[in-house]
Amino acid sequence: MESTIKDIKRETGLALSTISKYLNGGNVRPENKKKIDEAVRKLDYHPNEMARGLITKKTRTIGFVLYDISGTFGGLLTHYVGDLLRQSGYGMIICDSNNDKSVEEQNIKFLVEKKVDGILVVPVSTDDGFLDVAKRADIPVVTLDRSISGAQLDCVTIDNVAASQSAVEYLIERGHKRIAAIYSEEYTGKHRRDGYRRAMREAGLNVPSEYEYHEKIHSVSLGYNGMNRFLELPVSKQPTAIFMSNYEVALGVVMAINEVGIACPDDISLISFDALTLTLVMKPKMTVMVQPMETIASEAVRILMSRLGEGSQATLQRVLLYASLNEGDSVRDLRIS
Amino acid sequence: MESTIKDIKRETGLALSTISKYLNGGNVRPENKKKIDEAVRKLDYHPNEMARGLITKKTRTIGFVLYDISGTFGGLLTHYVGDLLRQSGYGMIICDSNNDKSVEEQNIKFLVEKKVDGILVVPVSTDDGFLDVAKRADIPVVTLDRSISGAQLDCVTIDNVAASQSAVEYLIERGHKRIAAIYSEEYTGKHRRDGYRRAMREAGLNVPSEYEYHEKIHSVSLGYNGMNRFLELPVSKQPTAIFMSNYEVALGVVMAINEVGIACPDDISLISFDALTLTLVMKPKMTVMVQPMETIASEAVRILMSRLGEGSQATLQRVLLYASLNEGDSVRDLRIS
DNA sequence: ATAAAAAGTAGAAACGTTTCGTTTTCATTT
DNA sequence: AAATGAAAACGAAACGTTTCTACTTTTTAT
Repeated sequence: MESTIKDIKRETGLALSTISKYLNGGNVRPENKKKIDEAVRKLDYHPNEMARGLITKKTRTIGFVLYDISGTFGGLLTHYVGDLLRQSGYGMIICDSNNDKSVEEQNIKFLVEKKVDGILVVPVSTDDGFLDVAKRADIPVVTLDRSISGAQLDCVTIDNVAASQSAVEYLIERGHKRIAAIYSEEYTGKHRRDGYRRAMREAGLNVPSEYEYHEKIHSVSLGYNGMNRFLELPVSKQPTAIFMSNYEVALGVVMAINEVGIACPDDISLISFDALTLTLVMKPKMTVMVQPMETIASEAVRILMSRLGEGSQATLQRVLLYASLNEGDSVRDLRIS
Repeated sequence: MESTIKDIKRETGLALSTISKYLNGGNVRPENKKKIDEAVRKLDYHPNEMARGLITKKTRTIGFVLYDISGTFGGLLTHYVGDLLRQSGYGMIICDSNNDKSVEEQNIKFLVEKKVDGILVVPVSTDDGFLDVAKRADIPVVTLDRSISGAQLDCVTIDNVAASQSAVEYLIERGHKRIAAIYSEEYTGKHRRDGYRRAMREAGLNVPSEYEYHEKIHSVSLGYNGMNRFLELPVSKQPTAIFMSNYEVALGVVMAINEVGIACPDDISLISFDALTLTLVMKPKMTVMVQPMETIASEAVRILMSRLGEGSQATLQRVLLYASLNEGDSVRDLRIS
């Protein structure tokens, strides 16, 4: 049915080993090169990955484990990563951890059993115990978007603290003093909170506990609930600006202010993370810290690929990227009025 | 390094074939059963999928091709499908078609080369030419969410026409006559438009062309643009209710009405498709037609699995599911006031 | 022109399973 | 106790590659 390398042998009269060598980039005599090329085309030959894998112990498949694929960030990241891997001839097996550490651990096990060549992971867990199975099987792992502190792991992250700090500084520069924050207790959420706090401290502004709202996980309702909480404060104490640590959170905040008829930026200023569909289409256009998603994906893939080659030098590779501010109209300049 | 079936042979003294037979569910003497079980546990043996696949010609991997994974619907569907497949021990290679027919065709080719056992596809294309490669390779294909008319293909869809028809009838029953619709030119968009039109026709209501707004693809801006278009109509002609064919579209519409300070449901009634995060959290709660996403996923996987077994009976399997109305507070009853 | 070196080719073994045809085992019947 | 038949075990071949070693041909240097 399917043509094999033996058919090429029959067609060309060459030895299996010669053909195999050429097909894997080796040198053969020009005449034989031509013969093989012709036979391959004629027979529409494609190497059988299973047979190849049986010997080389490579599956040409990468596992991608991420905390949640149904969110916007996860979906987009998957999109980029999948594209890049396919371009390199790699398949991607994707496993959604559903924000659950034990599911995450199972995912790794599954991928190890599937004998993937490498694993990309946006982790839920904060320590690297769940990766032991992969480590034992000698499968390279690269972490992206989130790193695991203390672990000897290649990773690609953005400087969340610096990014959120400069986002909040942007607010402060425009005269805001009562700035509240909504964030999650996840990796990115906490780091972005730290940046918020640092900016406030360095500006000599204090952060009353009512100005921080957080829940376990980034979600629309986190933003919605947080904003409503702020609105319950006495008017004189209400924040003039809100820093939100994620796209979904921003959606929730916008829903909440629209509901009570508060205008942005006239009554309240907003600054958020991740410029995705909604932040781009809404009016006023949201001012956001934009993560270089494509670069995050491509760097992670690049590092993983470098680990897949022979000379996988032992040096740890940690890439730190920077977010950039995309200015919209959602922040009011209080110095002017 | 990795233990093989030969190690089990050494450990138990049994023949390879006996061990293999038992491992694949065959019968062996109780004593041997025990011996093998013990050795498997002791050596932490896992069958090598490559070696197995080389003989059985099965990769235990399913390809999932979908029109767009970065959208909410695609993300959630991927989540469900991935889960179900993993539970059956199958890996999933996911390919995003990016709403592009030629990418879609390439995706199928890629998966065929990867020798997946089966393919699930939410197609972009409207004819099945792009599946020829898979057909030739004898790889079963199941379509979900969208079917391809005229094609001999297993599929799982919902009755979009009936669903949108009853959504619009719900509006009509509450006294609405000037009902506008926003939809895309994709499969689901067009079907939902048809249901809208049918409901209107059967109620004797006419649909002026200004009451239909459409763009190529479901998106937030489609909703945003559409709603703004309706708002440009002379007040006396403005619709009292809007039917939106998708979640993202609903988001855009809500942004647009919030911007100009129109209240829902007091000034305008809304009804949409797909109850996802935002529609659940916003106030008023949106009235939506809810698709049984999990069932769509599980039925598709079930059908595919049945095709993977030996006796793949030739009968076509087409499953038609129904959406149900999830009543919120976004529709005003005009008969009351 | 010749020897040495380099480049290319060939054949066979190996990878870890499943499967097939044959032989052995064991319980049942005569 | 021997014959029968079904159930279980066995051994070898096969799956489609790569890789290793040995061999042949070509190129280069003398």
